[in-house]
Amino acid sequence: MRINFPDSSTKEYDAGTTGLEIAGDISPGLARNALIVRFNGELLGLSEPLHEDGSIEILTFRDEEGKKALRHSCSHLMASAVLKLYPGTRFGIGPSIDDGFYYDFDIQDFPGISVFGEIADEMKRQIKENIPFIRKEMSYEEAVVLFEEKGEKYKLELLKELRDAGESISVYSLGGFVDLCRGPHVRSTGYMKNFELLSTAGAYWRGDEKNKMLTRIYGTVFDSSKNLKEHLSMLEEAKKRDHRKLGPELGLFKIGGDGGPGLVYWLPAGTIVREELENHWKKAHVKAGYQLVSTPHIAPVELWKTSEHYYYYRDNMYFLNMDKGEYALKPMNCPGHIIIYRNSKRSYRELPMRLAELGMVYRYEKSGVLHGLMRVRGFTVDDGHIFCTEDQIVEEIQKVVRFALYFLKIFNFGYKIELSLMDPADPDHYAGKPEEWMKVEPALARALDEMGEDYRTVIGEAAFYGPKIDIKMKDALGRYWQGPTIQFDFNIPQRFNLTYVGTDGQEHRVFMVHRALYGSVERFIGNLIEHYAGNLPCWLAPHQVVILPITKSQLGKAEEVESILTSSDIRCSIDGRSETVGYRIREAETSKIPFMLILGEREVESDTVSLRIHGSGDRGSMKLDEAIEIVMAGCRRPELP
RNA sequence: GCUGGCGUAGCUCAACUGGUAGAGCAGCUGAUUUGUAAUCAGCAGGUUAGGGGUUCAAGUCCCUUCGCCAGCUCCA
Repeated sequence: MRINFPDSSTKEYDAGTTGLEIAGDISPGLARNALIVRFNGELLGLSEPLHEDGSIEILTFRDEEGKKALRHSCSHLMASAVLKLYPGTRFGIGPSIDDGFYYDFDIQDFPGISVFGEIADEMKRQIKENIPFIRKEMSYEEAVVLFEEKGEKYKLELLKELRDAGESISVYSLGGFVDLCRGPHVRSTGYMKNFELLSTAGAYWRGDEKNKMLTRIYGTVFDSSKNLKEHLSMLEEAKKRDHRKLGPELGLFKIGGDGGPGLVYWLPAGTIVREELENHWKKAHVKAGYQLVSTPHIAPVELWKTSEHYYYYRDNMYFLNMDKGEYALKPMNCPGHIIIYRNSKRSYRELPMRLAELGMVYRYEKSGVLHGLMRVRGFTVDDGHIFCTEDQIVEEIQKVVRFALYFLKIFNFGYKIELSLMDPADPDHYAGKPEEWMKVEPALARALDEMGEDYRTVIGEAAFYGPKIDIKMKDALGRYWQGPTIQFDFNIPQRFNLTYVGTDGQEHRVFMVHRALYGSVERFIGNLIEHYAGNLPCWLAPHQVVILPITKSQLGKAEEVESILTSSDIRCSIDGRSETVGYRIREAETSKIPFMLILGEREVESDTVSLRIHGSGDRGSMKLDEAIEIVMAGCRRPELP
């Protein structure tokens, strides 16, 4: 049979040759690293004999599919160990996830994390035995008999679904553990030496809270102990950077408790961070052609009915009953901006009209989902709404994408872009006319293409009211977060009958885009804290400079320096307490103040100052002017776009 | 919301099977005038998250409410 390789070379093999043999033929190294193969688009195990001509790709841990196969395999291994230790266990599902895998078990009286050691030991034992995964295809009826015998009610449920979907049935056995599974898997347990069991949690069968809660065990596995260690230390580092710990420590904010769950109280230092971010945002928006507006926190329920939020978002809204009418706290800013757009008859000459507001919104979130600044009940959306004509769509989208990337660049975030389109199989799910979708979806793709940006298209992920572009931002630990989002809306312009008068004197339906760049100011600050491990860029630092006179006799000079810096808009203070210099430096370091200026007798005499920079230590003495120049340059706000 | 875990001073943590709530840091007062990550001494700080119960006796055991954490579902 003739086999094609990704580099478009071709080679002849005997029918029945396996993927592993082909990998070995290319190089012993590849055979060692190979996990699975992709043959004619289908993922297969390495030991499966190939019988026809086709193209092959040998997949290793570096390939997403290879990584998934290893992790998924490890979930089987863990399940096999659990079965050995807890024979009555029933099995749910055990997929690979972003950074590892999990398996859901129905175990009677599971003691919890304390038995991870035993499970891990059993896994290691099975790894040493190097037990092979054995794949078997069978009919639905055979599979039903097999799993009924074992009392695997969850598997039987899955089986029925597979049958209804007309899928073929395959099972994999690993020693005594037999699982319904499409595969593929790595060849044997010997591949999974570098695993770690991480945590346990409850999870409902099929994610439905009406179902029984199963015990979920999370773990991860890597191709090398080095990579495993790196990952585990990243998790440690993430814990250290947790904004819920750093934020209160640095005096930035307090959340919840007496103040109410999910509600943020910004302390003075945190308020400075917020104001800096918001001021920069406002200036940048004005420069980018937005008009700033401001809308009330509450609005009559009628407005939310027209916008339809009342019907599909009611469970997340707070209501107020006053006077004769009912009001709701705004969960979104759009209706407010609509009121402003509709305030007068609009002409094409006014378009594109870009309205922007840092609008505080309130959403009732279930208590269990609250999480630091990332998930709260009151937050500030850096909202913007663009009203434009069809011809302006591509250019406006490009402007917004560029603008969003500008904000990510300021903070050195990486990013990836996702374009979410409608599901053509389910057209009734969506608001707006099909022809509007037909116009806008290709325009979004074209906007990104023309900019040369890479993006992933996700079919069926569009909001019901329109397609969207989501930018995921990548932080210093390589984690992705929800970042800027740009969403078309066909629903609101229709519901509110938003129009403009065109050159032809006729009224036309306006196109509308929602966009948020920080997303939520609160969440964004949470991201910044973790991204920078609390060492915010100097322009955001609540306290930028502390001046440390060594003795009281330098106080006069210290005040002189302070007034120079203060008049240049630098946030600084003098720490003249009668503590040792070491003590005061330590305190400045732990509170992450970027610059320390130390003044002793020597410095005062020579009109110099000793500069110390947070994290990098003593910079020695220098002319006062020079030090001030360094501080001012360090604290300079980012250039506007 | 659901399942599980947790809740002791502003923070980090002690208090054996129920038997007088205790330290370090931070705070305050005083001494010290200091040269690049912790000077010394003293003082103060608590209805052990709130409520109820069992007991001669509850931080500890039971019930309940609240809050926090992990996960599920959802999401900016």
